[in-house]
Amino acid sequence: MSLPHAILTALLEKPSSGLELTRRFDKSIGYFWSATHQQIYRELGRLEEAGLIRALPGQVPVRGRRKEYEVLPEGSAELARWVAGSQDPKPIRDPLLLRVRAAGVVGAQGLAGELRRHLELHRGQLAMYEAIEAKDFPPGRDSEEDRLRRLVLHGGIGLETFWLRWLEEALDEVPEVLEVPAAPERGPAAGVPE
Amino acid sequence: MSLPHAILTALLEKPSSGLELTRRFDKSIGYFWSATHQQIYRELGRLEEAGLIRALPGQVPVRGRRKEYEVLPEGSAELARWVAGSQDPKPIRDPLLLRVRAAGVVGAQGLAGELRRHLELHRGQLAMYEAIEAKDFPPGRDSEEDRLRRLVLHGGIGLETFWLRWLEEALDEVPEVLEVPAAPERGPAAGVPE
DNA sequence: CGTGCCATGTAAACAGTTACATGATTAT
DNA sequence: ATAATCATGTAACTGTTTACATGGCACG
Repeated sequence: MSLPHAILTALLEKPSSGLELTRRFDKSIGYFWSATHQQIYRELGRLEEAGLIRALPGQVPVRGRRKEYEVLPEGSAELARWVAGSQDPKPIRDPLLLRVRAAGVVGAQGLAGELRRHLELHRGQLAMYEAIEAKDFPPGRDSEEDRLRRLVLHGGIGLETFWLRWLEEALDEVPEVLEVPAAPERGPAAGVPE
Repeated sequence: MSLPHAILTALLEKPSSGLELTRRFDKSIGYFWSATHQQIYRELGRLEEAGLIRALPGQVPVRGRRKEYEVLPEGSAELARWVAGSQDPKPIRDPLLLRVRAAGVVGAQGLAGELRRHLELHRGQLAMYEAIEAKDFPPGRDSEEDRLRRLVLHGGIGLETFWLRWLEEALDEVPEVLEVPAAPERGPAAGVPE
């Protein structure tokens, strides 16, 4: 149940229309909470219904016409309540780790290439986060809000750094088995029932 | 679409009944792909329907009676195909990071306690992974499958280690604002529109 | 006045979670 | 017999994704 709170946060930082929010969920907010425009429009409707946000007054509600929202006091209160709340960390659920485990039983054909591809993607992501830190958080700015935003950014940096290290270890361990188009020839070590 | 492949992997490692699978998804497999028994039973039905697994022959199909499954050649082939496939890493979506960002706009009441709680949980998780490594992966065992399983375990260890470091940084940054039961008094720095 | 883009939305399918229901087996 | 527990399943709901639909506006 975090999407409404992500939207409240984004709108408190800056009142916006649905499409603007969508763009921001492709950037800053989206670096730790992603959402598509369909999710966003639906949730905006619900939040307005619930009285937590409202369209900026003086806007005719016409489909296809831009509609800006702002957060009502009720919305701020709800967000503060949520921040003070509690939620267990969710267990890991990562397809790449699963893929490696599966490779242990059916062989690692085609896996090394995918690992290299992920390595490149994570390198790019890390570089982007570091560019953001250099640009948006020069030493000196130090308000409470700045410090918390930098902290979140460090979360992203730490995660990407973890993946880089792990992928490097993985590329040392995973054998280079090229994908063979024909019949699945298997060595005796990777034998599978039947 | 990873749950069926998680189940195929688990069944290839050892043919099992639904409940056995459920228990294994609370342990080894579950450390990187969690699933509830409802998901598992539903998916077992689909996989059987699709001809990728079958109930061990010689078992009368009665509700409430244990039913063991094994993977058919079709299932192994499908899993191998999936391992060789490709899938972009999913963007980060973490409620705790979002909470910190939200704290930047509505204040950090109640946050520090939650961070400490998470720190303890992650410490426990890391200790468990390290115990598993010491117990199940003594130096010497070194088959292909062992190496890949250890690699996955290192993923878990790396992730928990990241969270520990980040939470320690966070506790340095997040002020100790105790939760006040009454009206939401806010300092000027955390002011919110309206 | 038509084409392209901006902006808001609807619909359907899929995945995951929570709550509940029911039959079979075992121990007392 | 009955209670506890093992084991399999249904149903309803929530959240996410993908594909599609529609209206407004700017520009040639």
